[in-house]
Amino acid sequence: MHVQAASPAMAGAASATVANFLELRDRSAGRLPSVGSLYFKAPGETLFTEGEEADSIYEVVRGLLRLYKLLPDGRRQITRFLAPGDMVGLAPAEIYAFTAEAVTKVALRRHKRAAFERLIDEEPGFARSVLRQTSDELCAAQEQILLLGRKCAAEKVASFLLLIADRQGSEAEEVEVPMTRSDIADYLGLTIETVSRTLTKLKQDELIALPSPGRILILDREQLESLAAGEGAAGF
Amino acid sequence: MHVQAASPAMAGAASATVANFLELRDRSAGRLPSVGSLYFKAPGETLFTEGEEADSIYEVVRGLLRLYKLLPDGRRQITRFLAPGDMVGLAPAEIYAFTAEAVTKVALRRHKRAAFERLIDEEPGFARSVLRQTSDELCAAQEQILLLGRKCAAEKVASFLLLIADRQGSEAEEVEVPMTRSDIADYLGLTIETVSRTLTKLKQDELIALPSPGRILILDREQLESLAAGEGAAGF
DNA sequence: CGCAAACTTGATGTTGCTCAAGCTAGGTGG
DNA sequence: CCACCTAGCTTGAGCAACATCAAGTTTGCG
Repeated sequence: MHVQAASPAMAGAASATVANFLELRDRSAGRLPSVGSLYFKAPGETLFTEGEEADSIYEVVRGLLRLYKLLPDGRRQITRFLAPGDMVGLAPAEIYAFTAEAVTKVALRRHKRAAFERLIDEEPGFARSVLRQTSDELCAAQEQILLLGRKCAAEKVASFLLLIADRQGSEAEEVEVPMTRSDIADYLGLTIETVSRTLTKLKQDELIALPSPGRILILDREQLESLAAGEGAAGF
Repeated sequence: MHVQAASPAMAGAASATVANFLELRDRSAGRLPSVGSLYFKAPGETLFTEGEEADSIYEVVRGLLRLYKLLPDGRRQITRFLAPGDMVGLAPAEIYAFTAEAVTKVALRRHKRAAFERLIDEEPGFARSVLRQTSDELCAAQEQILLLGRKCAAEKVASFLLLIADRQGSEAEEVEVPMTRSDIADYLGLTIETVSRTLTKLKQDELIALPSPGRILILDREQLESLAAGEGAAGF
């Protein structure tokens, strides 16, 4: 169960990765596990590009990935960050709808799409597990749509902080932020400057502390949550 | 194949609805088709509410539905409009993540979640079909995220017009707009006034014509597409 | 230690929002 | 059949939030 360990705090989500299922199947068939070996990407390196043929499925084992779409003039929108346990390319699409890049050094497992599709048909539980993961993604995307369409800058930043805080140790109020301000801005539909100013404001109001960029301390989680939920934007 | 007919222009998407699969299964088992009968909702009526227990799956047969999320102070974000052939509640979630309301008079088919889950396990092609639909939704959601985060008002409105135009007759340049300006605004992350002003601007520039609200004519599809894609925002 | 990339802060600008009228159209009742 | 009434739409004026432009400052790496 070495792969399972890579997925730290994925809530109640069935962390049934491709690797897990492959291993399971092979084991029950008396074969040696055929899970691919790890491979690595350095920060900034591209995994695949929007429009490319989608022939692989990736599984993040360590590090952080960003998925984004570009407009012709260079405007960028990050749709999602991928942490260990997450997967990309599940969609039975022929072409990637976004670009995937390493934010930090990343360890990955790559699976051929064909093997994946076979697994869907052969392993009864697998299709269900993939469906659940895709649905969870969809749900997160809808939350992101609400954020982008209707929340103000402070609410966006607060939501973001809680999101990555929850993804790390549950109650650890010290959050690691491996992504740059530019990444955060492009995720929240803001500019770098607005993100920076908003963080400064949250610091002044003593909702958070900023020991260093790349590290954020949540001081008043309650107020931050109320802000993120869109309750207490008064004063912002 | 009466259900199929309800789905007019769904591109290449496998329009494998629950009804279709139920009918197939029953037929092959020599039973009478057990697809539920149609039922109706008047404009403005609610199908289900965010937070409610998700025990049903709905299939739009006729009319238009809106799905939305609310913030505590009433800000609304419409995440999606559902047209004939579309389905809601596919996600294996216990609770609806949004509210569903009728925009126009709507004809629906409702299926018990339990029957649906059985179908996933029993009918081999069904899980795959559902997965594809969910993935398509996810892809659309990501497009919406790009729109909300990085497009200006004119680009948003242009994208919206093309989206609903493509959903109707492919090359019919007269588009029916059953939703109000308020719906459009809440879908695009704008206000009613901005939507109205932007439409007027597009009319003045002769990209569209507005015979009446509720009816829009696309005059210059090429320019509209370039605007929607984020190429020619110059002048807007 | 020096350099480049990332971050912060300030001054100014612009897009889209808010508030406030009018306008239009469709439905209802006289 | 027409007049009214209301919901929805359009238009205008002023404003606020966030973007842009422009320095400075910090940080981390070679």
